[in-house]
Amino acid sequence: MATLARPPAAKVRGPAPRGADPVSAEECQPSELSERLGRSDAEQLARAFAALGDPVRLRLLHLVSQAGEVCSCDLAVPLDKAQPTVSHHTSVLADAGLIVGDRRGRWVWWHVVPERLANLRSALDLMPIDGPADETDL
Amino acid sequence: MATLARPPAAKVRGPAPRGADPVSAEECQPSELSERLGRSDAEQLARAFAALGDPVRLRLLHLVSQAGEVCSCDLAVPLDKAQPTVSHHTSVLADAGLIVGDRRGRWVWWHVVPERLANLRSALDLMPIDGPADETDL
DNA sequence: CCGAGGGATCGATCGATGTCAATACGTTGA
DNA sequence: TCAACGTATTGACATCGATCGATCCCTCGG
Repeated sequence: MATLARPPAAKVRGPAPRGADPVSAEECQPSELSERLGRSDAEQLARAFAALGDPVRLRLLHLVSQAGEVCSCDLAVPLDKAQPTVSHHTSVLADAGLIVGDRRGRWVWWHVVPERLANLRSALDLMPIDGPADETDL
Repeated sequence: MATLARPPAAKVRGPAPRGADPVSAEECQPSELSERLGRSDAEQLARAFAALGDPVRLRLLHLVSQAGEVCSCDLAVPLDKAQPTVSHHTSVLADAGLIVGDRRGRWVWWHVVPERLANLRSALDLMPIDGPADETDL
């Protein structure tokens, strides 16, 4: 048996002696992630971040947020992408809850969902040292 | 040419004309992305968000941020992944500038880079209605 | 009704990516 | 120096995802 296979253990914060994680999982709702990041929450968050993990979608979202509301027909040109591609990207963003589409006649107008973005931001807030003062260390 | 192929145009904010944005900047960390999202900035940001677009990496980052510092050897078990997989994920996160590794002896200790997370957060802050007044027209 | 046009879906292609066994590399302790 | 151990790399496999032409669906104008 390893007498001292483990390193001296982290010295910054608590020991974090995880054992197994037999939490039945799937019980964590997309509500507020508590201190632990459950597998379901991680998947949910990962889908949202993955939706942002594409330069075309990032620019698309930026266009929509800048204009407040944008018609699909006005996205193909600035994004320099074919219509099915634009439709695909809007679908991905909408599926992630980042934008919603409003159909008026034959056109679809998209606008962002600030709550969703705030949700992602709070997730990022959870990542850095969750203590009070953090940055300004550079 | 279309006499009126365009919809009534957005009523919230002004038009959304395109325009190339050849900002030849491979690095956008020091520059607070201005109002427009250049293609280079979008690619850079997308890489960072894509790094977060995986549940395993999200939980890994969370573990590191919670403990302040985590040894690679302590990641495989809670993540339930093989050692090469963990190494791959840490590499992706490090490549995105989200974590940095400190080698002490045979162990590598990882800790987050708060600045990078703040960078992503500011990018999200740019996405919602950046204007002064919220439109609440719906 | 029917034609025109915007948008979603289908199908195909091709590159990116997650995963892990096997293996190479680097450090430690004897 | 050598064996042990943690980590990185390689290679292979499977899957996902971005892209776009072709096509279908829906709505509107006439």
